[in-house]
Amino acid sequence: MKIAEVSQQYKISTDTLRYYERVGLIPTVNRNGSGIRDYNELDIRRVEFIKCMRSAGLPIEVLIDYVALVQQGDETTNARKDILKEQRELLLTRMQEMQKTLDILDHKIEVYENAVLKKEKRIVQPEKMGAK
Amino acid sequence: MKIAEVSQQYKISTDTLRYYERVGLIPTVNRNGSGIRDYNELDIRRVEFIKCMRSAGLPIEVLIDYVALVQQGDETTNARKDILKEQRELLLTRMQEMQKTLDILDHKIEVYENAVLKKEKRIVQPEKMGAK
DNA sequence: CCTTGACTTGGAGTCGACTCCAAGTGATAG
DNA sequence: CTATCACTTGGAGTCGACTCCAAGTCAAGG
Repeated sequence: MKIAEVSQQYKISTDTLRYYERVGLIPTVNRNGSGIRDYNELDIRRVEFIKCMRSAGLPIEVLIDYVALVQQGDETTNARKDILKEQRELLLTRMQEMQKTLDILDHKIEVYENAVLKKEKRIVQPEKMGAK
Repeated sequence: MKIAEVSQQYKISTDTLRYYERVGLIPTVNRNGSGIRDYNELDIRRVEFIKCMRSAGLPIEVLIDYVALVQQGDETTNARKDILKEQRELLLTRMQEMQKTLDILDHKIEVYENAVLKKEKRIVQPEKMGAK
């Protein structure tokens, strides 16, 4: 699979794909005879994984460390697990923060909605103005 | 309330507080006789609001637009509501992405945990090796 | 044979959001 | 009176994560 196809399929720019490769996020992809990248299934799975992790805000650096450990083989499973556990906690915390913000947004939107309703009432039934 | 106190109380650096003010995120805070910021209750509420929204990833620019509308008075409630609604949707989408990622992390962590367990079993009861 | 177009590389530029810095002011303590 | 300290300003620098660019290579079509 060539870079343009991967880019299209996963909605990641070719620049970003190459960038991920040069910083070590995707271990060097094989080139065909004329030097052109040919993503294999493993590469694709990595792209998918990275995309998912990045979409949740995991920092590139952490992911670089993680895939480096994967490259080092079975001895590193514990270290990898620790990284994932830590990131899991951070992610959960961020999600809780976001839930709080969501609640506040919902509350504010409701207040605005009510304000608009009241305003419309005043226009439709102006005789009720001044009523508590 | 002086800037250092606000900074301490809300864990936002004084630099960031001043930065928020100059980009128009917090409408100009009053100064005392000798030019020093004195945050009033409204300012504080704004700081709190900004902190909350920023912690959920709402972009500074959007917040600038929003507080500008607030400054313009009652005519802008609808526009403000629209901004909040849009950001609410974006936030929800991000949270759903994160939930997916969280699930995958949990799954991977479990897999690693099982791998470690199996390894330990092999050490504790080596006679069971090869059993399906 | 020449052009087109998708690819290659290394390096520079951009963007959002801070963060740091130098130079200056003003109140208080010694 | 001077030193300290928290503050002020405008502007420059940094960081993470891309994003863009110039110059070059190669295969295929006309």
